[in-house]
Amino acid sequence: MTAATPKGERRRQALVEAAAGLLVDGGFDAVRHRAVAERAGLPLASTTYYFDSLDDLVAAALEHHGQGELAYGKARLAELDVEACGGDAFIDLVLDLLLGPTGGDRDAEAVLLRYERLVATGRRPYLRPLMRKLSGELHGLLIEIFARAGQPVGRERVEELIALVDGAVVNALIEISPDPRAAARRMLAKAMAPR
Amino acid sequence: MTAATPKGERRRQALVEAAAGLLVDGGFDAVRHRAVAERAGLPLASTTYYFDSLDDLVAAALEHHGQGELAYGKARLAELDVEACGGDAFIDLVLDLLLGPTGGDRDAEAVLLRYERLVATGRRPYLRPLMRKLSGELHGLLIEIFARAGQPVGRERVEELIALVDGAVVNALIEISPDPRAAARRMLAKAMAPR
DNA sequence: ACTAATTTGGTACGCTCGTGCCAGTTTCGT
DNA sequence: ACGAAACTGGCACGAGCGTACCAAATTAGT
Repeated sequence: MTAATPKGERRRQALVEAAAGLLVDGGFDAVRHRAVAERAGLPLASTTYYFDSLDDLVAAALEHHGQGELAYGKARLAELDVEACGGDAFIDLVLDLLLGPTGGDRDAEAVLLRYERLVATGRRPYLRPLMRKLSGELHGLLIEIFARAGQPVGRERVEELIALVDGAVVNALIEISPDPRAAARRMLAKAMAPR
Repeated sequence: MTAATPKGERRRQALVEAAAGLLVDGGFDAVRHRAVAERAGLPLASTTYYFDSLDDLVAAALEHHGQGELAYGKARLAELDVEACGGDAFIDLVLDLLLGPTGGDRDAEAVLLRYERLVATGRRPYLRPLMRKLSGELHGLLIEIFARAGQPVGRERVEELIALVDGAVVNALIEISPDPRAAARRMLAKAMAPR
């Protein structure tokens, strides 16, 4: 169900944002009708009025969150200083796009959702089209950034680098005190170093 | 609670195996007291008698499954034919260890658990020690296999290759009809090709 | 202004879940 | 053989869940 009135649209949006927040904080399992309603300060029934099912709500939340990430990426691309983006700075830029901007100690938590959603897609096929779209746009963005930074790469090479980062992250998650960003950083630096 | 009588030990084992089966078929969310009991052909209360909590049961199932994988890896190492393990055959061997032996079309399903558990560890810290142990042993096994095959590698290099495979897999999961093994195979072949 | 469509929000149903309980049975140690 | 320990299994509680329902309130279209 889509909203037909301005106020309804605002309410719907509030629900999506609440759901996206829950997604980030607690993962897919945390997105429940009641939790979303409470977080948005709306009654329970509003969640079933604006969304046909919980899956719909989850998908909307994921799309909202993904679009936010893409917007962040585009902003970084726009403000990219072609002169001062070599070496470490460039690696950090790539990591910012792939893992989100660093938040200090709570990195592991912030990064988790990016991989939960990939894996969740395995058991929730209805998320696949959405994830493919978001993922494709992110890849494109990265290719643009590499090109702008004077290191043009092909689609295949970008996919390799992304795989390397993603693999480093999921393997870092099992450490006693995980620091996925550092692990990804190490591998990315090595892979991008001139041979 | 641990079993003290032979029959009790058998029952407990049956529960662990049932839980492991559910884990493989349906992921972490499928491991429920009632489902485990039914699959094992035992009453519900047996699950709470032998395991203090559901987390205990999940951990036991995961350990069981992981030990099975390691046993499979050791068997492959033992039967390794030093002569005929170059090129493609070797890559398939590595993939078998990392993703499990290929099962045809249902690869995506079979592979999924390997990554669900990595990501699940992010939100279930109690699994971390176990996952670290299993992961460490698998890494060691791979190093041995590389050495035996005449391509000695360091720990760092093995971790790079594993990250590459893992990243390729999680990114392949969002395809319309995922073939994570093929994606991993492509990247692994390229990374291991002589420069 | 007035009818119709939309939105609201309180409530309830039916289900699954983890877990506690406990009288009965089996098995073990001696 | 016999007391104790281990085990069995049926049951029920309380909580949380997705979702349906519907009278009341609001808003839109004319």
